[in-house]
Amino acid sequence: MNIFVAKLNFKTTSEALQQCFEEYGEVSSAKVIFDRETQRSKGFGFVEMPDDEAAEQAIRELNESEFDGRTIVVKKARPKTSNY
DNA sequence: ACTGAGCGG
Repeated sequence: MNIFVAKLNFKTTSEALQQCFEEYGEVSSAKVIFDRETQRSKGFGFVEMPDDEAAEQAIRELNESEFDGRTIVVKKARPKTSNY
């Protein structure tokens, strides 16, 4: 289950994001998107969880919840770039 | 250095 996390704190890192979701289930990978030029956070990231049940539960619990001082938005992620 | 909707290389 790919999870999309938005409105993150700009200081939030992938490690903190992963540890946040690990509280609700198994996390295979998690990363915050950083700008390729300035190396600064874009304010959103992605989390991948092998357990779909834990993933949906994590979405319910973490969506619109306070994380690192900011209210984050957690949704199901869309498939990657559709190159047509 | 800073910003605040939105989906990554």
